[in-house]
Amino acid sequence: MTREEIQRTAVDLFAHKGFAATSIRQLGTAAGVNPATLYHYAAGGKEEWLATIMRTCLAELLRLGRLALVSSEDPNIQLVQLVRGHVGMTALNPLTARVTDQEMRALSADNFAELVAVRDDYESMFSTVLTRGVRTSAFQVVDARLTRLALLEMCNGVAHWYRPDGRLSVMQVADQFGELASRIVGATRKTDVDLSDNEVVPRRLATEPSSGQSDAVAATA
Amino acid sequence: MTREEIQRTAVDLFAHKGFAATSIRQLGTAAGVNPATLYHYAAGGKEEWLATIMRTCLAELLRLGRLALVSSEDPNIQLVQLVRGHVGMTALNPLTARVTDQEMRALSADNFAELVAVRDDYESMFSTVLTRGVRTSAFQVVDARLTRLALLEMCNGVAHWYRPDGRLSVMQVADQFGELASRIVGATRKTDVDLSDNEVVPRRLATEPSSGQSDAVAATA
Amino acid sequence: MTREEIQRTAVDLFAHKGFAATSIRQLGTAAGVNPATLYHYAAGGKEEWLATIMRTCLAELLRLGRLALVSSEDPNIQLVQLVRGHVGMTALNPLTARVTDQEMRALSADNFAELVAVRDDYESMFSTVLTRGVRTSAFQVVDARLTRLALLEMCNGVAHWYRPDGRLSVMQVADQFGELASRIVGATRKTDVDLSDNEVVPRRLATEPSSGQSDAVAATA
Amino acid sequence: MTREEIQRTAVDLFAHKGFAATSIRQLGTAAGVNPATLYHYAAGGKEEWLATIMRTCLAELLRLGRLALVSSEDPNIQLVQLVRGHVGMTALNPLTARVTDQEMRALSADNFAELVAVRDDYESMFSTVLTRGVRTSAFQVVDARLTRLALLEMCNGVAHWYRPDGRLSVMQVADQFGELASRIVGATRKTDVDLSDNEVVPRRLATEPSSGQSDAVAATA
DNA sequence: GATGAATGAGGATTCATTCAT
DNA sequence: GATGAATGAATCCTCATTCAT
Repeated sequence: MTREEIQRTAVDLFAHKGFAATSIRQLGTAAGVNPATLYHYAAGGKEEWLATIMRTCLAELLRLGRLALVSSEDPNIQLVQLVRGHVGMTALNPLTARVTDQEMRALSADNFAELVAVRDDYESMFSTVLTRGVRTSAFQVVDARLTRLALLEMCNGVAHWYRPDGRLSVMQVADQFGELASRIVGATRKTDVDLSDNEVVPRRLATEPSSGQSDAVAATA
Repeated sequence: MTREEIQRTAVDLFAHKGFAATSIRQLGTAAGVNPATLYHYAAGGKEEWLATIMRTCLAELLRLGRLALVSSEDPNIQLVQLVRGHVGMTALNPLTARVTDQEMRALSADNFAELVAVRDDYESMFSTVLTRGVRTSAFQVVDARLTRLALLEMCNGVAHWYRPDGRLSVMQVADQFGELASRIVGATRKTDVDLSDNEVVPRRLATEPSSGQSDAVAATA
Repeated sequence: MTREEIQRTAVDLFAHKGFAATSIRQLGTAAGVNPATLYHYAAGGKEEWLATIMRTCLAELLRLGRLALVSSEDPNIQLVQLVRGHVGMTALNPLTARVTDQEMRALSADNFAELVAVRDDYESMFSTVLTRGVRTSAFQVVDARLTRLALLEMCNGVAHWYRPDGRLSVMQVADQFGELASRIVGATRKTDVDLSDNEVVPRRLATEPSSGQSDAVAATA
Repeated sequence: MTREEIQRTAVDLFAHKGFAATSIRQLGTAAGVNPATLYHYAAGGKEEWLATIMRTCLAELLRLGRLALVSSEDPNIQLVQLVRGHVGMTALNPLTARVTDQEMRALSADNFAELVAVRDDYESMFSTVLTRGVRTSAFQVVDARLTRLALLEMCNGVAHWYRPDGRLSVMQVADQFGELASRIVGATRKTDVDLSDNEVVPRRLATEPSSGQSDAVAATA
């Protein structure tokens, strides 16, 4: 439990001050433990905290991505589900997502290679869906690669501005971004995603500092 | 001239390693000057380099934004011009834009207040245009605020992936993002922007490290 | 038994890395016990391991020295036996001897005083024999003190280079050093030491890490 | 000058406390400079001080060794000159020699490889001379390798006990060790080394802390 | 007897910055 | 205008050790 509390503190500090600008002393103080104790929980030192956070986050993205891909064979639905999962996950764990997105460069060679590979795996799902949608004329895009990048940046951006205590619920944001994504790819027919037994539901990560809300369902209701 | 060379070096380092992770000594070494000499060019120390970079970048964005707003009274055209200017500027100066976008948190209180105010001024232009477009039914958006944020993040994201020596020219990217923006806001009529005497042309900033290309026009041709 | 295993591990580490450069954690890891457990076996902490090792080693040297002195009244024989014992003991327990010789300075005041006194007691045996040999004209030395120091350093040096799995057996080395010692002191008559019931036989110390051989006799055969 | 003063302080501390047990802070305090300043003079950090000391010392040994080898073709003289140079150098720079002899293990891989190679080069001179002496029957040794090791350790040992303010001058010690070496190798004819224009004269090293005496000649007179 | 958790002190090193030259 | 020297503060991390379990 203590370990997770420290991890949440780390996410909070890394997200707001940046990894490089956060000292191990600050982390210790904020978490209420002696700086030396941090090495008890993470022998790898400062970077291990970062890498663990990122692994957790990317694992959840991968999980949601896979669910999205198997949720339908229709590229329209796959894309919307991908985006809903990504944005929902990001809005539900904005600080974790921010750290994961912004601090890749802080990693040393080994962790960098590992985690970039995972991220690339994840992002390739967007390529797959986009490419299929273009081939089947479900989408009308000028440049698939540019479109993918625009989409991903737009979705990642949610981590920069979403506030759990704000005007919009996690699922409202996720749904609207699904709509925006459809527009961006020029979806040729309007596809209402059947959410009756939707399984692409993002989870609150153990790394995300608490901010009042509890989980995706509660946030939607 | 030396000052500008140092500034370009600073942008390069800040963009790739982050401000906090870049030491004044690394900057000196990379720029080929003694670290102490950096204090002749910027008495304010490390942060002055950062603040100057950001001021330069935001000033250019403001300039382009104003040109976009006066380029037409049609919200469709205004929005597309805003986006084309923003994206063009970002693609033309990706490292400067990246630093400006990502390192706000590194600023001390004074500089932070000043520069956030400038950025808010700039971003309010998007609000203005969006709101007018919604009021006049030129746009079909569910939530104007969310739409603005999605748009801005998508545009800012260009700084994360655009490569001057890549497949697409600055203006190709700018034009395509204009199209994406139109889709995102659900533009009701297709508006071909007349670019015959278009004045919204981004400039290469003195802060941007060289990467082969020279300016926006050349990149377009 | 565990205690002795730890002690052997300690000798190994202290001999190869030095006492100061060996952490209690490394010792624990190498010995396969939790670092905290080390304090059950040696409440005095890190230094107690060192002091115990040294005491063991010096006790054996003292034992051999006394045997050497009573083995004969002839200074020639006494000296050769002293050297044979010292070198044999050193070659049989090279790591223990190395630690004992090199790490005196790491001891705190109390242990330092105690163990230096023991060492001085031991080394005074060489003085005694040398002085008697000079007085009786058994030896031809220019400077007894210098000779004693040269002898001792030469003998201690064995700990730096002797390898149990090397070309020479413990006893071969011991015998040859006996010969060298005779030469150094300019022994006036050649004295063949009768080894038929020689009692100056070094023992394998419990502190010495295993290296394949078992004891002095086996090593001789 | 400051650099050399720091170096002498470093030798003093390393010799008396050991490299690992000497902190960079202690070195700074003892040298009267801020710990950070030490990195101004030796960017490589703590180990650079050690490696520099060793390089200086080994270079002087090599120089003396080469002079000894060319001083005569007679193995007797060569050996005595080698030993006189080695012991003279060691007695003249006891602390530097001690550090060089004892702290090899503290070096990192690169420096270790470099400096061990130099040391091996030097020590091979003893092998060369011994082998020739044995072949020409100038020497009577049972085991050339063992003899070389015994000789070297005896000579190195001088660094452990020689005191500049002691009873014996540097050259007295050097000469006596020359005599001991002759005995050890069983020199068949007594060779009086002609020292009238002897060039094998050890120099005071810049790394050696001052202790009252000035140089080899003065110490001899 | 054994150990995971915890910590204050200290390890080497780098930091941004100043200043005399 | 430029820089080598210098430093106090802070960096990450490891230390030997204690203690509740």
